[in-house]
Amino acid sequence: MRIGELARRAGVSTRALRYYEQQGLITARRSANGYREYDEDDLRLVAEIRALLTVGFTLADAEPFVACLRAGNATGGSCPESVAVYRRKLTEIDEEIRTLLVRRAEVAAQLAGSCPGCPTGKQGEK
Amino acid sequence: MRIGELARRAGVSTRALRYYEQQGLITARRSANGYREYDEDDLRLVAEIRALLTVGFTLADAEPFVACLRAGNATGGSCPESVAVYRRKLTEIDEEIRTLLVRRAEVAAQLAGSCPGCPTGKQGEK
DNA sequence: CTTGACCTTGACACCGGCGTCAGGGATTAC
DNA sequence: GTAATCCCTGACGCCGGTGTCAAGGTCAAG
Repeated sequence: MRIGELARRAGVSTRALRYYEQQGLITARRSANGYREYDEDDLRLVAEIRALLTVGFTLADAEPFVACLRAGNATGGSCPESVAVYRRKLTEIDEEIRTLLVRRAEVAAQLAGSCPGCPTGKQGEK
Repeated sequence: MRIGELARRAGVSTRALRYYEQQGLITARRSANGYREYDEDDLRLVAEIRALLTVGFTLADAEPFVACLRAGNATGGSCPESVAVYRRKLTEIDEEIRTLLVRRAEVAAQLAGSCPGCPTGKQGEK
């Protein structure tokens, strides 16, 4: 399939696909007229990339997962490099959460000081 | 005082001070030679801006606080506009925390699937 | 032959808060 | 005089993942 079809099926823009290629995450055969040609495996790779991006991974983070899939593994997370990224991302996320919790407490304290009686509870907190 | 002294005392770069001015947060008198001149009140404003930036506010978020101080209030958070920003930031932070918690769970689940037995607990969690 | 839908590469725009360099002028000390 | 240290404005760079426009080539249908 060509880039337009892959884009539609993967739910991304053609711009994004070219960018992934430029970043070395996907490659494309070229037909005689210079058009990029993709197969079902490429769709799989793009789906993996999208899934990772939506949970906050960067394209660089996604690289081991793509390589893992290309190596024939059932999932992109099956390789030790991918597992290492998972763990790093977990610690990064935890760090961000801690930072936000501290900030939240600071802002809530400031609000309480400036506006006694103002509610400062988290939404959805019982 | 001139910009270099204010920068040193406030712990920011001169570039940052010019940027705050460009964004309309602070203003400066000009001496005959065109140099910016600041006073102690300006130092106070910059301190307020820095405090807000470090808890994740943008310069736009900081604007009501600066205005509040300039209006003669004891703290930048004493005005209703500032309180509104406090509350908005609290909901934004809460939203970010929720997003991160969801992501964390997703990543942890993926890791658990790819690497049975791998620890996925939050650091510092008992 | 022409229209239209597809494809190509290249490059600027965005967001935020600056860092940093270029190319000057001002002031003070020696 | 001149060196050192300050100041000025203007403008590009950064980061990440695109959106979007420019200016063209390709191909099938009518």
